[in-house]
Amino acid sequence: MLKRTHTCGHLRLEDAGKKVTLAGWVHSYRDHGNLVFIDLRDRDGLTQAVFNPESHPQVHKLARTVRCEWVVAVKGVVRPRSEGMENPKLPTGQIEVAVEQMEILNRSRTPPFDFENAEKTGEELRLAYRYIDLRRPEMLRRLQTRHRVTKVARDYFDKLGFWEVETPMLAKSTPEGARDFLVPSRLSTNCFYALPQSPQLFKQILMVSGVDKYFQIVRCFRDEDPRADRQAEFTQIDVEMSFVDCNDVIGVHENLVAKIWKQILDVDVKAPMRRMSYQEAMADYGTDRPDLRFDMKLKDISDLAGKSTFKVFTSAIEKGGVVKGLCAPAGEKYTRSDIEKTLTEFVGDYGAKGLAWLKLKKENGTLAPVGGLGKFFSAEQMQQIIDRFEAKEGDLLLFVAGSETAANKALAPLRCKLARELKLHDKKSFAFLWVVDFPLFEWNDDEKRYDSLHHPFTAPLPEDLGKLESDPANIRSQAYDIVVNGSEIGGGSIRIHDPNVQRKVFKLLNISDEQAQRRFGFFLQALEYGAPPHGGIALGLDRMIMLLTGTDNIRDVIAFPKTQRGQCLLTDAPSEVDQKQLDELNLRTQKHLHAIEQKTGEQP
RNA sequence: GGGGCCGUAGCUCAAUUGGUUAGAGCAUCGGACUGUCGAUCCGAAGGUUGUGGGUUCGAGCCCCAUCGGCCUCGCCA
Repeated sequence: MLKRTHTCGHLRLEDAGKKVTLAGWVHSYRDHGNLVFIDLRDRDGLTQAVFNPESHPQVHKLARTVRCEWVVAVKGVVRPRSEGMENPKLPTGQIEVAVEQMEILNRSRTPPFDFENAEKTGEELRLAYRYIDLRRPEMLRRLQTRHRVTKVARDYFDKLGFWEVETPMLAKSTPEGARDFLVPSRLSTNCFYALPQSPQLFKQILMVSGVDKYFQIVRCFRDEDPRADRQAEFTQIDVEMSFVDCNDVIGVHENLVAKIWKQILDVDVKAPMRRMSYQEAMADYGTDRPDLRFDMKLKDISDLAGKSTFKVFTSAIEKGGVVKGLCAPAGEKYTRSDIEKTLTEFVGDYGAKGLAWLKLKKENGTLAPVGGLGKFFSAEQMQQIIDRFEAKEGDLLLFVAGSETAANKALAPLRCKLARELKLHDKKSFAFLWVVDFPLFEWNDDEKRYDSLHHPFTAPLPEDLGKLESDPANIRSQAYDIVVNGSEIGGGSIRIHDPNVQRKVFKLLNISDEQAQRRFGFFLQALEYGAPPHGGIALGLDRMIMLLTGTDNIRDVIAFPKTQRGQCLLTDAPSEVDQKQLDELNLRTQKHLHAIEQKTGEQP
């Protein structure tokens, strides 16, 4: 077998004259009857191989038989391409290999789709033939980026004295938050493991164990519906540190993120990064993960709207709601029907009942409303609105009335949509920030109790500790999220290490002592045996790679992803299993139960 | 669980608003060809229009159901 000496992206002009052997896939072939050209591809690049019928008739004959995606090795001499024959599109375009010997290592069936059209090809097909799809340079590049990022992270943590410790994949189910993936136990009948939603409790216990600085690049599982940026199975860079405060954790990780962006994209990220309180984020952007690549802040105009003659506004405010809005610069390009149909339907998806609007035109030197809401406000009120938004001619003002939560929920996505459509930001820029000072709890009106905003192990700010009994709604937590371009790429907190505080928090969350014992008893006990102050974070690796590779599809950055129904189209998982396997686990499928039902005529 | 978009040749798409034998480009196969690089030229083959019903003289097109993919709301401590 011909032994490879170089990769297909390696050779340059200075290699001319060398005898080399390349191996790879036939990317394309051009048969001129006389000369045959083959572009040979591997993960490194493309190199043109030339077959000459006069000098090497046998090899030339063989070359005419090969097809796309066959695997071949060629041996020959590197030579500069003659003048005018260079290909500036290829890094190897100055040279070619004049082939003297070729070996067909493997044939390929005709690929089910071609690389040229792959971007347009249905994802269903690409997933079914994932091995071919991944062969595309663009896809391999994403895998490589992923590798490089984890490598940077591992080196970085190692240098700082962190240890990578593995935690169990077969873990205890603690059904808080997301749905668990369950794994039946053979040895313990009627019992199940859960695949971890995160190694949260294990990493905290590692702090109790004195590991001091832990990290892990770890798979996590949540049995919820996937989305474009969400898979049931995903990867976290998971970290925990002892004897630290918020600033320590934030500092370590903003430097890591800056390092990653520098290494991968050669982008300089300013560290320390900007920080913003949760309160400010919600007020100005309506979300805890604002996209700061553009401004377009939300403004509360409840005070002015309450004095208007617009019933929707006044009645919303009477009910204790708000009127919030935003100013889309040069938004006049949206027609009345765009606004009243498309945009209104858009906010409707997020629960808004309507979308009020007005456009601004100059009349006699002053800005005046055109259409929409104009008639419901006095000139003076209108001027105040214009001032508040710092609106200019040609701008479009949009308003949502309702509870503050409802208004934010509709306006935050609207803000991003408008920015995208009005091209308010450069696609290649990045805006990083930390959102801090989250509330510890969130009132759950359906269940009439508090929920943790983060998770129940998050520590309150020391100065708010006193409010645990008196004023839980206004306790701020020592939690922090890192946000890039409106995408949350990580979050963490300083944890509760005092078992008494932990008990109080459980009580507020309406988790009884008995429930707490059953679910987290092992962990609460660990806190009793000398838990150090500690805190940590988890960075979403998949989302970071998405940002770094410029895709908005998480499946693009996962080698073998699943569809929206949780299926792997390559392997056809999940699938039925043998009866024997079920018997060993003492499990019955619905199919089996139906069979029993039919036999006995009874409900099993 | 809800809403939306989509499904026609191996791939990407057409099909004059329900009307003859469902077309094109690429890929495939055969042939030609002195340097191409998305080679070019000539020719051939390739279809249960996702599946199942229905309406109609007639359905790729209309209706119902169903399967699958994507986007999204809910959900994701």
